[in-house]
Amino acid sequence: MHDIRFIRENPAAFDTGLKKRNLAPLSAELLEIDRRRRAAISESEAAQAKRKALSRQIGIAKGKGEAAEALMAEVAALEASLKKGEAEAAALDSELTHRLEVLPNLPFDDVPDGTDETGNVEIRRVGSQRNFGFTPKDHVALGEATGEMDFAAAGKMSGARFVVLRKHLARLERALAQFMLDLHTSEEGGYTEINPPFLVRDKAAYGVGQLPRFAEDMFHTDNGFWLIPTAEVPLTNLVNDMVLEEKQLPQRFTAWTPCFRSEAGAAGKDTRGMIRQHQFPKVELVSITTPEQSAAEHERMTGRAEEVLKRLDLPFRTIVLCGGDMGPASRKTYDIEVWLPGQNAYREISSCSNCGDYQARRMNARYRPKEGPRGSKGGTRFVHTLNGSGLAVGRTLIAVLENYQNEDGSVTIPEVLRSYMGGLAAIPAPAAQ
RNA sequence: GGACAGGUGGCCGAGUGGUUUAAGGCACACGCUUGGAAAGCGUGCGUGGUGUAACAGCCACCGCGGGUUCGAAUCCCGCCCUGUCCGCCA
Repeated sequence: MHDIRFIRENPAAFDTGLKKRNLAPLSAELLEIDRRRRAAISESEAAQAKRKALSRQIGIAKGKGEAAEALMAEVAALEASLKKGEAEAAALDSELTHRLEVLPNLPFDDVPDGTDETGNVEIRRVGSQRNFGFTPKDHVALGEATGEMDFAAAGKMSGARFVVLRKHLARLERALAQFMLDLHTSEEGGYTEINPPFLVRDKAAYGVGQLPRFAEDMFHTDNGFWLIPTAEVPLTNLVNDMVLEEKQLPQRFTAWTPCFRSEAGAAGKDTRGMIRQHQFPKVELVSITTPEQSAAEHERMTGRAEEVLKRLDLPFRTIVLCGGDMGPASRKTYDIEVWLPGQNAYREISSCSNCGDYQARRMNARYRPKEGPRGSKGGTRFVHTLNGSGLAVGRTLIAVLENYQNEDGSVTIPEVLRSYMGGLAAIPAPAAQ
């Protein structure tokens, strides 16, 4: 959701931002709607003021026992133009809102230009790819060999794009999530652990920008709930319709939840294995900040997600998405991609976005500044919201399997996970199970 | 799921169709008073929109959305939420 006042005051900057999204300039068109809207509001309010004054006089006259027919006739004469004015103002106001709410957020100036993922820019590469000395298998081959990763069993009850994990792999997934949560909620991490609802109403999905745009990608229940496609939805909505004090910011939330995505449009992509599932676990990070804090918080959040991979000793690279590849709510997005030797490729394992005030405006999430610059009037400003995966747990499991595999099909457990695995040093080879 | 009772500003709370232009109190801010403080007194104190160079002014908002009316916090309808009781349930 965009601020029409910002567009009024910075039409060129607005159009420049749209251009980075590969969209045509719109400020002139939007400002013309705004001009008509404001004229209609002024007219309608003047008529309302007149009616209010007359109604009060009717009340006074009746109180004194005087006749009020003349006054009532005067109001009746106003009626038609009043209704028309109100309807016109409301129509123009909702037209403007509808136009503004479907537009994507404006990328920051330092976001690279581009129309698709080929425009993304790698900014760092951390860790070194292991030299195996044999041909590494992918996670499907590794997991199915022991029977601990069972797509057939899941298929029988739920169909494609689901998986059943058993025994060591089931526990490994839980271990990874625990490890991540413990890291993020440590003093160094600074996040507060949240256990949120997995079903939300329209309003919450609208607030983060999932609705109306991504209705098709979400599962919907027949009594009106949406299954969360990411914990970003409930975590960010924790501040929905709130006015926070500046000293309460930044607020940092983390949650381990299942995520549900129907992703009808992605059918055919990554059909093999656990890369793309209808249901997957993810540890999410969300920060609520002042506008001044958000850029630094974005770097910090990305760093905390990277820290998980560093401690797991998994090689990765971090890229900054170009204007054409970012999600609509974002002003700047870093993707972290983990090395998967079984696929011989880097694959996305985290996406960290600074959404500026885009979601806050939709959710009406504000704060009261201690001092200094205020909003147009009043004493509140919209907060900034950020979200990032820290990390996608299912894909982290894949990464551990593929990077820590041994030639016999056993998988070494990374040091930092062993305490979560009851001291287990390796998942045994299929032959040994 | 059913029945009943509720939802008013940061908080408490009055308000059953018209001087409500939301009383009063608490808290908070500033001032007066004081040796200093408390008390007392005075003033201020919501959000959004519109408007203005900036003020002023104007409009809307009493859980949310509709409706009735010249006029709605107040009456009617739908929904959300809270409380109590009942039912069901891990």
